[in-house]
Amino acid sequence: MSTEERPTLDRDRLAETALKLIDRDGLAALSMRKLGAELGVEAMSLYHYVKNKDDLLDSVLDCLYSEVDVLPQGPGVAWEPAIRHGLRSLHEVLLRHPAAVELFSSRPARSQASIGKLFVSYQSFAAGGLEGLEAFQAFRFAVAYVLGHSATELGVLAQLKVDPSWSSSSMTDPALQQFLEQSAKVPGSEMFENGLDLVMSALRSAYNVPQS
Amino acid sequence: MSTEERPTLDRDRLAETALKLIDRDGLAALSMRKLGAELGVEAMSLYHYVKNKDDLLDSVLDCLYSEVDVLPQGPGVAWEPAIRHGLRSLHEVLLRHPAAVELFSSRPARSQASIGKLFVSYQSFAAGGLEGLEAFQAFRFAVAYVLGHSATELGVLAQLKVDPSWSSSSMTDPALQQFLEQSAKVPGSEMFENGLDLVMSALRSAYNVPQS
DNA sequence: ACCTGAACACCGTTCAAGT
DNA sequence: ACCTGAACACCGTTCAAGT
Repeated sequence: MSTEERPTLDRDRLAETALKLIDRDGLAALSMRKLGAELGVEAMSLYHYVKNKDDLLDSVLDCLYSEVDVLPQGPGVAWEPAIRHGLRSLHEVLLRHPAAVELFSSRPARSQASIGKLFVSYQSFAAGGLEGLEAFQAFRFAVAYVLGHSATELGVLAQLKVDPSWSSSSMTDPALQQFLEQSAKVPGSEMFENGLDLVMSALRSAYNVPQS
Repeated sequence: MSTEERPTLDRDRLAETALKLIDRDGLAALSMRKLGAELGVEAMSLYHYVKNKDDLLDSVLDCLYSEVDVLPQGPGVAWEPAIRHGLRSLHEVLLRHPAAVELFSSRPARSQASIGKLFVSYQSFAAGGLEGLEAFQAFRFAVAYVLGHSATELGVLAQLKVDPSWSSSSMTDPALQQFLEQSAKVPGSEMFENGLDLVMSALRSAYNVPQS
């Protein structure tokens, strides 16, 4: 009751609130009903702003894209720092929102804003002297690295540990122990920067691109 | 009725059948009830073989790991071909099962078999002359590439297209058109191989590793 | 040991109805 | 135009009961 400030709904407000709930409780826990409750409205009202739940998730993805900061090409903007800046920003967004990797990995960009942002960041690669397909391959390689690195940080290679109940001889191998320890105590962002260096050097040497 | 061949259930059979349903109808469409029906049993019976749905998905992940073919290190096995073999196999599994990227990206390996497979493939990197943290970083970089590349193939960069309703001047930019066309008509596996070459050359030059 | 049925607290989505 | 309530066909999971 009373003056619950509810500054009129729109697609963006749904998206932001949904993302907030996803960050807090996980992607699987998001429901139209809970989102409605959070917005002080019945679930069915949401269908005025969003076609269905799938469309809602697309809007959340747009929200994530909008958080990525890319430097548009222009005079005084060197291509390599611009690329690094955009990739770092993407990495930060992916880590800030644990469900983001899942969303990026399963849904293509659909809105003008999101596709526009992809294009702007692609242009940094073209500015490096690469043309056409080469620029696209380089772009794709770089995005793949960031997405995949973030995925290993959150999934596959995260918190590996042997279950005490196994204890077959091969599982007490000291080399295995070392492998597991490394996966546990990774220096996080340092590893990301190392990989970023590898990406940039691979691009430079493969495509004969100027040093900066 | 009649002799419905139902060769007794176990965790693996649940996992395989669940994966079959996921491949056919998508991850979101999998339910305990449908899986039960597919196995000729009520949903509640499944809880004898699996702790809950989350545990079921872990078992599906194990199923995916088991499809990845890695070459154990040994005499006569050169490190670079071994690495390429494992990464290609992972890529194939990810493409064969559209929901696999999502599963790998969101769940760590948990079983002895899956962690063992990760370890075996990690050992190829150690065999290249890298030690300790360097080997782990190289391994992680390579896995990140494959996972990320597959994700872009299925998500983010897949089927980008401008919606006719936009048509703001910036969206008819011929450079944007080219960008979108490239994302559409990628030569698929060729792009993967190019990226794999980039990964290997980055590793060789960063870690001063022998040519083969 | 393995399976079932009923039950509980949830889902997404439609539709006719309210203001 | 925006919101609601009831309804439908689903969910995951527990539990007591069957064989």
